Amino acid sequence: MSRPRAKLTKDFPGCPVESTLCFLDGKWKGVILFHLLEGKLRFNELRRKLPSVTQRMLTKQLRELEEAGILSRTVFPVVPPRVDYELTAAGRSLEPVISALAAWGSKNVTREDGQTVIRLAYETKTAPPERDAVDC
Amino acid sequence: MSRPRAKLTKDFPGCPVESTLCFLDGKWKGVILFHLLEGKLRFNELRRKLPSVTQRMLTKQLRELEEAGILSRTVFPVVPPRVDYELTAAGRSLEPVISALAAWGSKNVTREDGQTVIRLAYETKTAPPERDAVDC
DNA sequence: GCCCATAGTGTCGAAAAGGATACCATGAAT
DNA sequence: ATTCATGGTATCCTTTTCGACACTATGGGC
Repeated sequence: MSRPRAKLTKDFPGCPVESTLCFLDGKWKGVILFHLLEGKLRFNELRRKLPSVTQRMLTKQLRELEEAGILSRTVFPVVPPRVDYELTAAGRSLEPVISALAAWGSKNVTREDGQTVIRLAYETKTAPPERDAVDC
Repeated sequence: MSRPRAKLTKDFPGCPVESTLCFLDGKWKGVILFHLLEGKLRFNELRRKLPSVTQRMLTKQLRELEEAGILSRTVFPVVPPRVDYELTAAGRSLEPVISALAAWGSKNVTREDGQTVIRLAYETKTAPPERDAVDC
């Protein structure tokens, strides 16, 4: 488009969906919250649950969640270091959201031929088994 | 949201939360689905609801959602062109997820000083009103 | 004196995502 | 003949994200 019309309407009414996604955004936040819903975890406990996340990344995601007020970080001044991560009240309030995400994923997502696809089990299909893929 | 969540499911076939986020990932997918839950929309109708999304981005997000099987794209061979976007059964099955996201966002997120923060209304706070910010 | 575990930090570079801008095709209305 | 609306593409460029890898501090046990 050649008309800079978008600039005129700079004001964008906040979408509550995006508002929430905003806090879940980041590569590992979903899984992190999923695990923390079951109770507090130390840094390396979490790490062992996410074998392919680099330490740097895990730290980064945790710091972002902490800054957002979703989890708390408790440092014990001992050696070797001990740091506990635990959901705050705000974090626990996300439980229905995480549950909804988990429920849909469990029911509808599967992996086929190296792709993540929607299972579409609920669809009364007659046509060939379409496998709508997404590149992840 | 964003980032090659691509490799994610490969690394974690088991996390249903990330599996779902995988499909919602992308800058505007949340809002798009939110609007489409209320019925089919033409390209420019959608665009008017998302004033700050560029046409290129909107097209891109829609194509990704289409490829994932979440929405359908119907082209009418008329002039000027008419293209309808509508949720598929798979897309409609996301309704509880979108609702959960929207509900949490409405209740807990607010904008202050240009930052998106968690309102924390449910927390019985005594301390100064901490505003945990996230840069989006 | 050396190694271990924990929980990090710092730097670099590749890759992906996102934004700005320009261009296209059609036919109807003016 | 020109303009308008629709629903796009094509480039180019900047920003953000992610991953690899190296490095750090501490105190206890051997």
